[in-house]
Amino acid sequence: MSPAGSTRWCPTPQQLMMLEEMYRSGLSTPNATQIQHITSQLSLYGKIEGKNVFYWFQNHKARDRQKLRKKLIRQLQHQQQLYHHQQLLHYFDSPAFPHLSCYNSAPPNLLPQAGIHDEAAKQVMNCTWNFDIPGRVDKSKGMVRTYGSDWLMMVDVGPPPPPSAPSAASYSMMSRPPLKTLELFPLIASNLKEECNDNSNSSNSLSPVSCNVKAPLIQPSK
Amino acid sequence: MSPAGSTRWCPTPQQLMMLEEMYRSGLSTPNATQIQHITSQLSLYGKIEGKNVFYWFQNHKARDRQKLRKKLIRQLQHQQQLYHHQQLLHYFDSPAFPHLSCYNSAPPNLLPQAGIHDEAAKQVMNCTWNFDIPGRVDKSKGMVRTYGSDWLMMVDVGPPPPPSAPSAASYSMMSRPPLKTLELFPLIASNLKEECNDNSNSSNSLSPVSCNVKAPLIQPSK
DNA sequence: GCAAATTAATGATTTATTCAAG
DNA sequence: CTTGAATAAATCATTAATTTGC
Repeated sequence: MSPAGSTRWCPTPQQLMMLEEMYRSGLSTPNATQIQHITSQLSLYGKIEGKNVFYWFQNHKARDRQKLRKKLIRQLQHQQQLYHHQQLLHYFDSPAFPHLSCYNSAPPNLLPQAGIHDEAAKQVMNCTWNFDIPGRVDKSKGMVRTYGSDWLMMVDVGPPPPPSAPSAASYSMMSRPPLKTLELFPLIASNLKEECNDNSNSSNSLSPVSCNVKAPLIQPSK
Repeated sequence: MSPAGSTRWCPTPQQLMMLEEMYRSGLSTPNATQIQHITSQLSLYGKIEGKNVFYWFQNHKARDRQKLRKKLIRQLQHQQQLYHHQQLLHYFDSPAFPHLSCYNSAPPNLLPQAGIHDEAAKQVMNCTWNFDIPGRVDKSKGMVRTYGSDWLMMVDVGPPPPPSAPSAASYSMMSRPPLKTLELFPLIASNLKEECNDNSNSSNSLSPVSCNVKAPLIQPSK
């Protein structure tokens, strides 16, 4: 880290934290005086000069704005999808875990719950690992939360109009409903350049539109 | 382990491993649908319900972050201590930084570098953050720009009319000009708390000594 | 060895914070 | 500016590890 011969500034953790704190506190474009002040302060924690501070704020602000734009755009795509979605009248469900294949092949002796810290289990596990998880975080909506002492599952359910989709799309977490494998809806390509393809397709894929059905859960008591 | 009459979920080794694998794979905040799927899958290996999965991710994520923060802070304290050693050589004890006062008053036992998770450090930290920043963006002018390969700082100095303010209001950032005391802005609270003192005093029991000021409001609750 | 006593982990709740919609 | 949804942080509470005196 910041070797003596390094050509560029390498902020120490303290410096970073302090800069971030300042930024969060509302300072985004420090003037010369402020920069100077800050520089002096931060120099207590490591080598630093004014331009570093200057650039840092410049960059940070820019990247923040960029993030915002991205978010906005995702939002737009979202809406777009929703629209499509409604016509398709398919309520989604994440394809979440289509894999899992090897579970069924797990040796029966593993099934019974028991707190055995069984070494051998490890091997079996290796097989088990093959789920894949949506590449790096799936932010699709659908919430689970407590509601008083009950548990709620909030699931997006297709469009309200078509009654075909049963409102029973929400149910108690306590019961173990049979899983359905639902199909995924197509991703809508947008013509928004850049900023769109973080490939994460993160925050959407599910439509928030519809009615959020809250299902009061049966409490197992305690 | 996980006796029948147990009040709380006790994950089987398999369940744990699978959860961890998912987490490592990037899933940190499963939505309702995902929770459901996971729950169903894991129920093959032992009793489990949705909320357990929900909580597990919640906690795991939080504690991961916590570990990170702690690490950072230890690191910080370390560096800080080092720096004190190296450059307590004033040159910053100019009246320009009255708010740095706490450095100078830091108890000597903090100075020696050592990985002591000293309780007192917390205060130092808190104090450290006390720069103040203009409450929500300061629009005062003053620019910093490159000038050739040098950096210039243009500062507004007082009102133009009173010629008392020298015109030499701009100078290179490279040299460390005498600092002026700038107006301080209102205090910004930092949210960096705790975590410095592992001292724990965790759940119950005693540990009276530490002067951790925390309103021990006795919660009747429930 | 082994069980009471302590301590550390971690599941479960509650409270605070953030962020965007109205 | 207010409000509600979502999330993160803080806290409580129980279980597992471990230490300790016998």
